[in-house]
Amino acid sequence: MSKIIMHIDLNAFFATAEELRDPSLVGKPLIVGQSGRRGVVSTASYAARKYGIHSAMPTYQAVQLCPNVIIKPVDFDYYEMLSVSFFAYIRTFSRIIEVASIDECFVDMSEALKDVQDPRQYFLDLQNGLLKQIGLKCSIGVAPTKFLAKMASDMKKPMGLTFVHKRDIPSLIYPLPIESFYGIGKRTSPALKEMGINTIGDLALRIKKSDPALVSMFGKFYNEVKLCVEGQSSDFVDPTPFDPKSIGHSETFINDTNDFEEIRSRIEELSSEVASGAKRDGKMGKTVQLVVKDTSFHTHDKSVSFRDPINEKGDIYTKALALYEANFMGMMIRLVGVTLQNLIDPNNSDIQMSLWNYENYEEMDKTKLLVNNLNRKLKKPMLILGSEVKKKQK
DNA sequence: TCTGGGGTCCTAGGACCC
DNA sequence: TCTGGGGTCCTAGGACCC
Repeated sequence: MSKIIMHIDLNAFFATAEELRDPSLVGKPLIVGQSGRRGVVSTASYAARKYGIHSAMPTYQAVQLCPNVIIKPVDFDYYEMLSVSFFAYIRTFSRIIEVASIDECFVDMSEALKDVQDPRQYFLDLQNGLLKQIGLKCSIGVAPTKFLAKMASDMKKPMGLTFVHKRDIPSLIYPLPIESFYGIGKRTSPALKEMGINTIGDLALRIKKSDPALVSMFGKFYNEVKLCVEGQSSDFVDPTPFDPKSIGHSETFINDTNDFEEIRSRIEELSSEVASGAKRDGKMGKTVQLVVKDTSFHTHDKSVSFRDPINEKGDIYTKALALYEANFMGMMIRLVGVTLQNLIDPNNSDIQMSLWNYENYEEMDKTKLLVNNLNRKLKKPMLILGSEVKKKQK
């Protein structure tokens, strides 16, 4: 018996979030992103997309395409807060949720749909409920595997609802361009096209023939890909709480620089942000990494590991600065970053039982949620979500 | 006026240990 | 003299995703 997996993805999430708190923005070309000389678009509203504006585009290009586009800075804390209510809402339908990013998740709906007569209507109600209650639009994909559900949610936007059954794979999935395959990006897809593989169907055919070139090209990934195109990939929705493996911050300079004092003070600020992030998450790290991006856009990183874990600003800064001094002095760079890796929980019992309990989303006072500075973290509520779900399953 | 910032995962070589 | 085989950890680099 195959499972019913839902993938749900918020449409133009950051832009919609800005429209929510300032309704005068609704329908106008709007981008969320850095406005500076070197800024890029994080999210474009649908009105802005009509001008050809899209994510990752340099902001100045967006302005060229649409001179009166409205630019809002990224307010990640606010989006996280909305994200928390989004997941809380979804959780009223099924508690088996795998959070994939701030605006998307997989949900095992097998149990929830057991006695549902009209699944399509059920999902439409879910979708409209989200819009009514929280004000967020979403696209939904429903399929027997996570891979297919994700591909399905991508097919219709905004407010799409797409079902993909196993029998639909040749008609719905095979015609898609190869770069739409999750995990095949701008490096791998040209190489595949070189081999005459332009669509997912082409890939499936080549896999059927066990093309050895593909095996060596994909390495460990090969088997995963094979299962995906056969509709046999994972349907396990993993409710394990989010647990960061690294905590880092980086920043691009307005102008490339090799000025020691400018870079040193930036490293100091970044170290401080990393330290507060680590403390907030109750983490310490045994490796500090310093990353630098050179003027030709190549990144270089150096790291150092040590026995006793740290999370104090001064400790991180000392290590990071030493890495910089030993490796990059004098080099013109456009970005510098500091990351704490090899994280451990110093006392792994402590955490986060306090604020978060969404047993009853319906009872949750939404305005309270908004004002209560709950925005601190997406991560903490997810811990609770996960642990409760785990209990349930036992 | 070229190209942000937060991450995860994989590979591959060398050190080191048994 | 012409050289094992595992396993793990550290480090650098790169692809990819949202």
